[in-house]
Amino acid sequence: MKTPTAPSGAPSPRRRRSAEIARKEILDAVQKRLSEGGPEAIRLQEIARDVGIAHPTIIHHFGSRDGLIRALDARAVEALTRDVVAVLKRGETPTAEVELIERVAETMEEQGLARLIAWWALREPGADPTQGIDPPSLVENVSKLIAARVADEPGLVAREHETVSFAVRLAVVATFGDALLGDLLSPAPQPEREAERRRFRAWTARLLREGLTAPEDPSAS
Amino acid sequence: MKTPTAPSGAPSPRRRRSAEIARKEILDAVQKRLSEGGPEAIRLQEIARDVGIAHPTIIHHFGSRDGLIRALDARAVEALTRDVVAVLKRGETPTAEVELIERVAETMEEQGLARLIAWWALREPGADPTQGIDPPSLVENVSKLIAARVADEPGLVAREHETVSFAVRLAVVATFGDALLGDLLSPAPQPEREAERRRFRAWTARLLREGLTAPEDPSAS
DNA sequence: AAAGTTATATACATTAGTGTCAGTAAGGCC
DNA sequence: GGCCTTACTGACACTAATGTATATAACTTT
Repeated sequence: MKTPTAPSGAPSPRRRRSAEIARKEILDAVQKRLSEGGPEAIRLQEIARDVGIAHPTIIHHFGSRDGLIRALDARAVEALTRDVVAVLKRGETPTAEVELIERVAETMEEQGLARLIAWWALREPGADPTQGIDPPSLVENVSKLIAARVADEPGLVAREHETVSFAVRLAVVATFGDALLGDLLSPAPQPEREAERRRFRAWTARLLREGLTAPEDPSAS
Repeated sequence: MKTPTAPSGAPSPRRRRSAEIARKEILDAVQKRLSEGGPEAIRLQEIARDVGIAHPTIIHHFGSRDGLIRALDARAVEALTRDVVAVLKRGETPTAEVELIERVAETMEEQGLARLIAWWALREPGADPTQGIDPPSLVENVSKLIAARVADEPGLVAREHETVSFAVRLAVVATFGDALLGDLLSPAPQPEREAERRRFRAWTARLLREGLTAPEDPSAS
C-alpha cells in the first residue's frame, strides 16, 4: 500500500496543548456555539474550526460526538451545582432569596446554561445517563437544596409544606424561562434590557418572599 | 436512456388525500415527533414513515424541509393566538387570571407547544421569517394582549406601568418553564403530578393577583 | 541525545439525510 | 368513457457529517 500522506503546501505549524487544556478549549467552543446557534449547531467540523484544530482531534479527546456532549453535560452539572451550593452555604443575609435568584440567573445566562437545560428538556427522556451523569437530576437536586435552605429561613410562615415547594418551583421555572424568553417579552429597547431584567428579578423575588411570609388565603374573593 | 422505473414486487396501493388533509396529517406527525423526541427527531423519512407515505411527498407539499418547519411554525402561531384571544375576549370573571394561565398552560402542554417555543428560542436569532411568520412575535403579541386586558381590570391598583408588564412576563415565563421542567421539579409521585400542577398554577395565579392588587413596597425591610 | 508518548494532521471511508427526476395512478370534469 | 390535473412513488444524485487509518511533530523521560 502506498503512503497516503503527501503534504502539498506549507506543513501548517502545530500548537500542542495539554489534554486538559485541549478539552477545555473544545468544550468552551461547543458551549459558545450552543449558546449562539441552536442544538443543531454542534458540528464537529465547525467546533474544530472555532478552536483551530482538525475535527479528528475532537474525537481523539472525547471518543465520539456523543462523548463530547456527555462531557459538556458533566461540566455544566458541576458548574451549576458548585455555584448554587456556594451561595447556599454562605447565604445568611435577609435578602438571600434575591441573591439566590440573581446568582442562578446569572449563571444560567452568562454561561448559556439555560439553553443547555432547555436542550436537556427537549431531548427524549430515554437519553442514556451513560456515566451516571444524568443531567436532569441536577435540576432536581438544586431545587431540593434551595427548598431545604428556604425552609430553614427564620422569618417565614409558610405553614403548608407545599407552599415552599411551589415557591422554589416558581423561582427556578421563572428564572429558566426568563433566560430563554426574556428578550422576547421585554418591551424595553435594547440598551435598557439588562437593567430591566434585574428589576424583574428583584420584583419576582419580592413577590415570592411576600407569598411565603403572608398567611395563606385559599378562597381569595 | 433506459426507463428508470422497474417495479419489482406488488405496486403498493395508494391512498390519495386532498392536499389540505395531507398537509394536516404530515404536520401532526411532525408535531408529535417534536413532542416526544427532540428537534433533531425531525427527519423527513421518519415523518413519512409515520404518516405512511414516501418522503418526497412531503417535499411535494411543503417544498423543502425548511418549508415544512415554517408551516409548523405558522400553524402553532395560529393555534396559540386563537386560543388566547378567545379567552381574552370572553374573560370577564374575577378569576380571569387563573383561567388564562390555565388555558395557556393547557395549550402549551397538550399540543407540545412549550417544546416548540423552546425550540424557537434555541434556534439562532437569524432564522429567516421568510413568509412574514416570525414566530417570536407571537409571544410578544400575546403578552401585549394580556397586558392590555390586565390593565383594564377594575380592581387593580398597579400604579406603576412596569408592574403589569412584569406580572405578564412572570406568568408567561413561568407557564412556559413549568411545562418544560415541571416534571423534574415536582416532588410528587407520578399519579399526582397533574393535580399538583394544577394547584401550582392556581397558587401562581393567586400570587400574581396579590402582587397586582397590593401597593408597591420598594424598600422591603 | 535517543526513545517513548500522545496531541494533532491529512486523507479517506461510511453513512444518512435532503432534494431531484421521471413515471404512475387516483379522482374530478367534460 | 376519455382527458387532465396532481398526489404520490421508487430510484438516484448530492451533500454533509461522523468516524477511521496512518503519519508527523511536539513534549517528557531517561
